[in-house]
Amino acid sequence: MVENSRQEGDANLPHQRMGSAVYDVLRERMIRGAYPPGHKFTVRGIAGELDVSTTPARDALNRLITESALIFSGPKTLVVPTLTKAQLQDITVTRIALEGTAAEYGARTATEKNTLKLHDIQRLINKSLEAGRYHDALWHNKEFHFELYGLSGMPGLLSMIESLWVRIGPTLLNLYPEYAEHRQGVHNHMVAIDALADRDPAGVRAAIENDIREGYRKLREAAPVVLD
Amino acid sequence: MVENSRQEGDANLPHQRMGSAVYDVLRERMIRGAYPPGHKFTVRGIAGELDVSTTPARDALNRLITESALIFSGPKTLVVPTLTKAQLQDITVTRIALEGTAAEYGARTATEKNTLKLHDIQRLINKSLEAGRYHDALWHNKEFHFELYGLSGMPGLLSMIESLWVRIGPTLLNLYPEYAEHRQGVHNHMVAIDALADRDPAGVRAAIENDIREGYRKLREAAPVVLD
DNA sequence: TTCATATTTTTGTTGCAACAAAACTGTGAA
DNA sequence: TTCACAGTTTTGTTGCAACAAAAATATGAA
Repeated sequence: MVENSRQEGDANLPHQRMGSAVYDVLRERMIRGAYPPGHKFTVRGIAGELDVSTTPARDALNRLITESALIFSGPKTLVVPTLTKAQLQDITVTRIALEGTAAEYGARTATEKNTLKLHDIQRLINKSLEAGRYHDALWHNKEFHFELYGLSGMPGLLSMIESLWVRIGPTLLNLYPEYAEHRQGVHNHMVAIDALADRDPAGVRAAIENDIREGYRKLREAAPVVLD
Repeated sequence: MVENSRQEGDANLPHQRMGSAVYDVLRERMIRGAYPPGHKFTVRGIAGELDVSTTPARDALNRLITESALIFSGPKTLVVPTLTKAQLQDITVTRIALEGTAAEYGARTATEKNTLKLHDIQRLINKSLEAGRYHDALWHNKEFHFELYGLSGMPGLLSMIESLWVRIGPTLLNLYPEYAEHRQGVHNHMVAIDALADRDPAGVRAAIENDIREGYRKLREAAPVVLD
């Protein structure tokens, strides 16, 4: 009497598992800063928006919860966390450790072609910045970092770093436009590129660590005055 | 007409969410090395074993999949991964970056009481080793490391390290008994304790990094001869 | 207006049937 | 013994109803 199953197989991505597809969409949105801190999520809301049933929606949200990208602010209230200063520092320390390592290992195996590619991406960042398209700048910035880290050839390390970016994504838009004007980020990237060309892994690491630290200082100012 | 719901509310842990309870159980078992690499998991198997329905069992397995503690070896076959040498190196590099950092930050705020506590744990490790109870030794070893890392006061960093331990847990038992005889691990721990007493964070970090590296070298020998 | 309380709606979790597909088992040929 | 293949069983995923409890809303008192 109860006949259900697969009735909406049309508007779906050509993905293997639906839960993973939902997860990928949500994850990229978060990195892009589509959801501000405090944004509330509901299983049925996501299910309706992405045209899937509650199960894959719940699976995706569960994965986000597992990596602390989403937290329960109440027994039934799922939100994008507003990072306290302590949490921001926690994440930053972890980022420096992980991304510094990825940058250094990546630099060890980098070729000239890789350096050129990074230069290209940096050009895109500059253009976006000049045009005031901070959203694009942020995205190319992500490309720059992961292009470099990817050279390390360590997928496990990479995915942990990604997880960290999902967590700071919602807060990251706060960097602009103020930060963009100083262009410190641009400078650090150029130093990294130069060090890469010089085959100087330690130099690349230092530049990336600086980049993260300076971004952190800006972010910290915008952090909520909360007693964690 | 279909009446279901909560019919087994007796044999359950006093936990909030059942899925989390299952996850916690499975996670600790994995860290303890209860499941060897290659061990196969099924949703219904876990559900039956822990007396819950498929949903919380699936939730727990999904979380384990998210952190790569479990992987699909086929479209429907969930197993404890057998780490290749490349993966082992990936994890080790990440561990050194993360645990080195946690150890250093922890050392900065350590008190004498903390040092004493670590000493106590080390005594338990020694006893277990002497008695040939490698299983216990492994557990106290975990206590030692996390007691130290916990001093850093960074929960996010901690949970990422835990995730790494879940992944190496199944392989870790391979360390003993051969490794135990050399007692290099013991030596590194003692150096860490001494550095802690000397308020020398860099020294603590170096000792921990050494500990991880030496364990890695032993593990690597036992790694499968697989082309990753 | 502000705050407490009652009412209604919404929500996460759980349990389960259906389904297609994968994994497994047994059989027999070489 | 090894391998191929047919038949059987098991498996993960999905969709959904039921439920208790939380959240949102409405109501009324001060």
